[in-house]
Amino acid sequence: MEEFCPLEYTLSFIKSKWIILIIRELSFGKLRFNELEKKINGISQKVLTANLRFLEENDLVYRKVYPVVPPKVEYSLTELGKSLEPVLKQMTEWGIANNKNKSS
Amino acid sequence: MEEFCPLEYTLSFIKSKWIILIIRELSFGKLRFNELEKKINGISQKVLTANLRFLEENDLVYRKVYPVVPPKVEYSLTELGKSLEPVLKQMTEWGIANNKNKSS
DNA sequence: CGGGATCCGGCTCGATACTG
DNA sequence: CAGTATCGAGCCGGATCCCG
Repeated sequence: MEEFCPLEYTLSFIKSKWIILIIRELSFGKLRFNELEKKINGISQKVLTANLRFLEENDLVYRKVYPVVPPKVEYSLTELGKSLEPVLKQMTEWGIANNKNKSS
Repeated sequence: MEEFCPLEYTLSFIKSKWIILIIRELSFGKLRFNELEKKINGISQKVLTANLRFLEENDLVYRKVYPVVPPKVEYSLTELGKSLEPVLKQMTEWGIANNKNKSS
């Protein structure tokens, strides 16, 4: 029988680093597909799409489609998505605290 | 020119979920290779080895080899590794807070 | 503009066998 | 016990083309 493991549960949401980076960008406000693609360095359209789908399915991100031409889609964090911000903050703080390049 | 990004810096250490799970197990104390293999469900020996190497190279884990027969190797967290515990704790807390199975 | 569909190379990973 | 070596499958991700 499998016990519930909070850490593994959290990790199941944070499948890849892209998930984290997307959430970070969206934590500053809603963004369109193109904007996300530009802000997240190195992500391909395919991977961005897949990750956004995943985030949407897991209720971390809300996808709002405007029925206009040209198409317009906005992504924003759900409440659940926002609740991950303390985790990101903790990770960011660790990065700052342990950055070896800061005084070079 | 690339700016320093604390979040991406942290993510560069947390390459896979295995990294997190290994650190979690070692946060309870030093462990041998076999013990880690048993405690971390689903990890293969090869992947465990690779992740331990990575952790060692990045100074998150200390590898102590006892020159005995049969071989004995103990892994433990370095100070840097221990400093990641708040991140794990934050992730664990999120898992607890958002666990949908808890009252089923 | 925001994707979906497809092709395809590379790397990851699991399984197995072997070693000091 | 604690790995290394090898092989092979599978998935990930990039590039490209296409569509509403």
